[in-house]
Amino acid sequence: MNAVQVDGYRESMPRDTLTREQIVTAAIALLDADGLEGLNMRALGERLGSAATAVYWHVGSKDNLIALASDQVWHEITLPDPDLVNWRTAATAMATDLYAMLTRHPWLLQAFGSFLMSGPGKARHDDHLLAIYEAAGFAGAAADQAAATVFTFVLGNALGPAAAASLTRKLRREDSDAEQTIRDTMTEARRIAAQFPRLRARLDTHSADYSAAPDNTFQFGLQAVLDGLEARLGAM
Amino acid sequence: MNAVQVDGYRESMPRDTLTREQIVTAAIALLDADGLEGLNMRALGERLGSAATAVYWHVGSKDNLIALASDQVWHEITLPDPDLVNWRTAATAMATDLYAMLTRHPWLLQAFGSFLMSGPGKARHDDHLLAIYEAAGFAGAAADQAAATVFTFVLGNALGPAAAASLTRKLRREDSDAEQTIRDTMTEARRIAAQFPRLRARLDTHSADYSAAPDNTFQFGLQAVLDGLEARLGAM
DNA sequence: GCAGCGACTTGCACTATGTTCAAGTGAACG
DNA sequence: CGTTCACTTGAACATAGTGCAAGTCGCTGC
Repeated sequence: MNAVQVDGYRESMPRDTLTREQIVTAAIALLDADGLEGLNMRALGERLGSAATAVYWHVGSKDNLIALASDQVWHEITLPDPDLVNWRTAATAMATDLYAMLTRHPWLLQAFGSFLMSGPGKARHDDHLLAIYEAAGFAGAAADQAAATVFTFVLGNALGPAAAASLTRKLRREDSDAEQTIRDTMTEARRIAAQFPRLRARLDTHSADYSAAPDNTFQFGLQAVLDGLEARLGAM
Repeated sequence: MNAVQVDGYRESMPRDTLTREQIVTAAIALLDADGLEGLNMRALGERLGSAATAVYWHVGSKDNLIALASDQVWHEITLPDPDLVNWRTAATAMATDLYAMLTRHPWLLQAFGSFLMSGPGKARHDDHLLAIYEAAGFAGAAADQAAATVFTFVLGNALGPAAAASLTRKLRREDSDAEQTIRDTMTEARRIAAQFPRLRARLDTHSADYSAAPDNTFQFGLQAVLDGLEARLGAM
């Protein structure tokens, strides 16, 4: 930024220009805070201390900026040693880490629905995922299928929490009385659930919204999936 | 609609007003054709033969309309007999049907990321899903976890094809030369993949985009997941 | 040291789109 | 025949992505 807001006027500084990295970092921060629909170029420009349109010179378009941000966050995933004695340890670590990342950045799954992400960050992840399943003993196409099975399972699991987080942010942004709206929505959900026998039976046991889905459902499912894959491994 | 477009002029008819059902049906058609971002109220109004703003009286807002459409499509899923001798048959049927529905309506997963869908249509589905896993022998919370495991697996699997479909529609809408852009994107994806050993090894085997993910990956994964669950069933 | 060039920034303005609102319009009912 | 209520309409406003032409800054070659 070549100017800083100080008490309402701009003080000139030795010029240092925006960088793409800086912009992507700021975009991710805004996305985390306000969700995909909450990101707008004018707010981003303000955060960066420059005009909204300056960003365009560096990233071309908002869509491209989102693509860049969407790829960047894949670098947050740590890659476990693929040659552990127990491949399930590595597989579980990567799946859990991915789940956590997707929960940290709920907008990523929204972006995934709209843009195809295939940058270096995701490639780095995908490649290492394959390493783990190949080291486990899955050969050729079987490694792809095993990796895809766990990967898609994790994506699907993160969808619920991500949707809940996005909804919350959206309401807080648009709705003057977000808490009341959320309460109303949950009441309505319970009213609907009450009309179906098995859902009704669960109304008292656990609350009806996704954000309350207990974390152990993910771990339960993940271990079941890995069991199913391990059985196939024995048959190879 | 109270008027019909005939050769460019409007012919008045005995008044029949818009219905919410009509609007939702038209919205689903537009969403299927143009994707979530392609739906706009003016186009919807035009398709319905009325002013864009007439829709608001019936559905309140675009968000609400999307929520209505998002719930409606769940009714397309057929509910298999939960008391089949082999529970896996019913479970597989429902999962496969859901996968097909999500592929037919790629915008649904996008909407799922932005809005929480919990209408009667999804409740009907969820309730029946529980019926199947309870009939299979999963008791109490185990039925929820088993159902959620398969359900989220299917969601995650549909995400790839849905993203590809959305992207294609988006490009066709915005880009004058969509085919070229798609080709460029795939070339770029291959360039990136070439920098990672395991992805590079696969470059010639199968193409790098999601739409080409073979259908058998879904079936492979689904059966693996069901295997993992069945093993738990034996231990109950 | 200065002219010019290229890298970046800016404000303006255009466009598309969700939405509000006040005014209408038609059908049914008393 | 008039009132009412259910709907429809067109104009208008706000927001947000983005193209464009005109800057501004620093470096480079003369």
